[in-house]
Amino acid sequence: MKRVEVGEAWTGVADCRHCVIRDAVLFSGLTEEDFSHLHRPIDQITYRAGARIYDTGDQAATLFTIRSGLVKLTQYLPDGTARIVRLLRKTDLFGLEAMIDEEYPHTATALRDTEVCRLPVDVVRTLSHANSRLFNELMTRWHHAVGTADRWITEFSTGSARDRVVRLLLWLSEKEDDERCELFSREDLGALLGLTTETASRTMAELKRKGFISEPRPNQFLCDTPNLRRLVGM
Amino acid sequence: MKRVEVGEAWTGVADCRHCVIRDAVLFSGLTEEDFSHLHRPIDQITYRAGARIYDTGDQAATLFTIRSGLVKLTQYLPDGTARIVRLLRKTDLFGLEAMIDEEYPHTATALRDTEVCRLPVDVVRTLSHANSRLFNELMTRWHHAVGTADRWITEFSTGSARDRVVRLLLWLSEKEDDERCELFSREDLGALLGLTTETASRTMAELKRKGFISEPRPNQFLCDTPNLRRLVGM
DNA sequence: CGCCCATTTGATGTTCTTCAAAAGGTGTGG
DNA sequence: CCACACCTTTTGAAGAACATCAAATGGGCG
Repeated sequence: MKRVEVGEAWTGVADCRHCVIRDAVLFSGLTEEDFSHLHRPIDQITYRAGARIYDTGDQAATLFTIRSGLVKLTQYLPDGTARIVRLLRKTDLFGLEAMIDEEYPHTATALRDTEVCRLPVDVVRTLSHANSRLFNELMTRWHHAVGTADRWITEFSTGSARDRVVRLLLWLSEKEDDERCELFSREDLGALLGLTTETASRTMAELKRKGFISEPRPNQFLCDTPNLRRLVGM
Repeated sequence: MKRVEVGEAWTGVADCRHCVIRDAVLFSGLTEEDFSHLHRPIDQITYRAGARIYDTGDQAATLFTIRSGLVKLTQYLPDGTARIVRLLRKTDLFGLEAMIDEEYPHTATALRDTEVCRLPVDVVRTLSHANSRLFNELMTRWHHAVGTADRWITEFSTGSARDRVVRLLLWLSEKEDDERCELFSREDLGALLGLTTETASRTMAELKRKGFISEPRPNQFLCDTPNLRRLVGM
C-alpha cells in the first residue's frame, strides 16, 4: 500500500435537505423542523484510498455515512492477526458504536477514494429522542449490522477456501447493478475470508482457469453468477 | 440428542416489577407508570434441554430474555451446513430481530433447561417510544449483539483449531465466577468454531493431555486460564 | 530504465478433514 | 440387575486442503 501523506480532506458542509442520496441515509426521516435544530454543521470529508478513517481505541464521537467509495472495518487479535469484519459502501453507516461506547472497536480504512459525512454523535442522540423515524432508522441500521456480521460468520468463515471466495464474489455481485465486481487486494481478500494471501490468489486463479470469472481490468471481475451459485449450492 | 416430547412448558405470568434479575434485563428502566400500561402479560416459559425455541423463518413476534440456562443461535447455509453464531445466557436478550423483521433469521435451541420471558414485540415497540431509558437499553443490546458477532469472526473463526478452542474456553471462563466452565457437545463445539466434531474432540484431548484443562465431570471443565491465555498470546 | 510492491507460482510440510472403527455412557426392557 | 441398543466421544489411518517459505513475474511510477 502506498503511503498517503494527506489522507483526508474537508470537502464542505453537507446540505442534508438536498442530499442526492437522502432517501437512503440515516437522516431520511428528518423533518424541516428537525433540520432547523441542527445547529452544528455536518462535515463532508473525502478520504484517499488507503487512508485510515479511525483506529481501534480512538475516541468515538462521530458516526459516518458513506456517500461514495468503499470502507473496511478491521479487528485485531492480540497476536497481531487482522481480520476484516465488514465492508461498507454507498449509503452505509458506520461508527454506530459511538452511540454507546467511548472508543471505536474497529479500525476503519478507505479501500478506494471515499466521501463521507460525519455526524456528531450528540446530534444524532438528541435528534433520535425527538424523532421516532430516526430512532427506527437507527434500529434498522443496528439490525443490518448484526445481519451482515452473521453472514460473515456463516458465509465467509465456514467451509473450503473456494466456497468462501465464491460466496464473497456472489455477495459483491449482488450489490452491483451488472455482474461486474470490483475487488481489492489479495491480501484484503485473505484477511476478509480468514485465509492467507497465497491461498486467496491461488483460488482466484483456479476460478479464472475454469472460466467462472474473468478479469478484464486489474481487480475488476466479471462473474458467471449462475454457475458460481451452483458451485456452492445456492 | 434425545427426542423431547414436551419441549416447552408455560411457567406463569412474569412479575417484572419484582423480577430477581430486574437490574440486568431489558425492562430495568421502566417506571411504575410504564408497568401500568403493560396490559398484556409477560409469559414465562421453560424449555427442556434440546428443545427448539424458534426456527429460521418462523414468524417473529416476541423477544426473549433468558432467566436461566443456555441458548444457541444457529444459521444454515443452503448446502445444509450449520454454524452456531451466538451463545446466550442469563440476562441475555435474543430474538431482537423481531423489532425489524417479519421472520427470525436464526434457529434458537436450548442447550440446557432454560427459563425465558417472552416479550411481545409490539409491547416493546410501544414502550420504547415512550421511555427513553428502554430505548437506550435496546440500543445497548444491539450494540452488544454486534460486538459479540465480531468476536465470533475474529476469535472463533480465525487461526488454528487449537487457538479457536482456547479462545472459546477463555471466553466461557470469563463469564463464570470461578474457573469452571460448562461445555456442551463436541458437535456443537465444532459447529461453533467452524471445525469438524473429530477435530474438536482431538483438540480438547490434546489440551487435557498437556494439562491445560481437566474434566472433573463430563462436559465440565477446569481451565488453567493463565497458561491458556499465554498459549494464544492474550 | 530500474525500483518497489503486489501478485503469482512452486515445493514442502503441517493441519484439518474424511472415513472407519472402537470405546464409553445412558436409558430401556427383559 | 443385566443385557442390549443407541448415541456420543474417542482414536486411528490416509488423503486433501491449506500454510509456509522462497523465488519468479509483472505492473506502476519516479
